[in-house]
Amino acid sequence: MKTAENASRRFHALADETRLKIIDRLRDGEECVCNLTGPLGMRQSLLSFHLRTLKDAGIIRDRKEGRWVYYSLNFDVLDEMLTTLEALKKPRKGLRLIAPRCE
Amino acid sequence: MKTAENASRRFHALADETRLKIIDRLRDGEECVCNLTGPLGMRQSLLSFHLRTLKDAGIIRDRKEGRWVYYSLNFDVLDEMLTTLEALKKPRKGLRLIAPRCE
DNA sequence: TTGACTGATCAAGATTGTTTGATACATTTC
DNA sequence: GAAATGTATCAAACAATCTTGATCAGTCAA
Repeated sequence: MKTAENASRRFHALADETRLKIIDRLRDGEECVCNLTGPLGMRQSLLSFHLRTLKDAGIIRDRKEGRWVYYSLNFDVLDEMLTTLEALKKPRKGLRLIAPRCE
Repeated sequence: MKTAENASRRFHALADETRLKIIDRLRDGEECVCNLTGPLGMRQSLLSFHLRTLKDAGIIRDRKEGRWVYYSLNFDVLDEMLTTLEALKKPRKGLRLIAPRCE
């Protein structure tokens, strides 16, 4: 199941407080790495590691400008995750009212 | 941030292919553990471990009946996760059109 | 060209998560 | 009661992920 692999990688990217805080910072728009280390109070190499994790999952994009790098949310992927999550709630075939019994 | 801790634990529960497959099996309604080991092709103790992970995150509930245990999705928590995911897309304050410059 | 600065990468260690097999516990059946 | 069954838990092995500090590559300005 290729889909499950993709989905689990995306959810894994959100399964970390540090990365959720990074995303929270990006909600207002794109942000330079240099403007993230301070507010998030973390070392540059650690921030870089988490940004890469989010980028590999497709949740954020990067844009290089001179010696700075700006990161921003990828709304398309966030929307796809919403769709995935919605799908988990819907029955696969017909709705089954009674669970199969063990004997 | 208590919310971030909670959210990351929930996303972590979905950050695993095996657990996504378990959830997929529960989409049609509650299911007995004994009806999961076979289709998922996994050892009982491993299944039990993953069910616990999902239950600790609040994503599934269990119901004991005799010597069987039935698991089912907790739609309330899935809805809360949808809300969390939606929130990540919305700006925190006012929309900022231009990213802060580094100098 | 040199020096300063931004950000990525790497290796090593620390932490956390997953898998396995064995065992324990509760419930049912005989 | 004893045996059988369904499920949870435990310890140990293994695997993946996170954190740290050091170093490297690219860019800019003097």
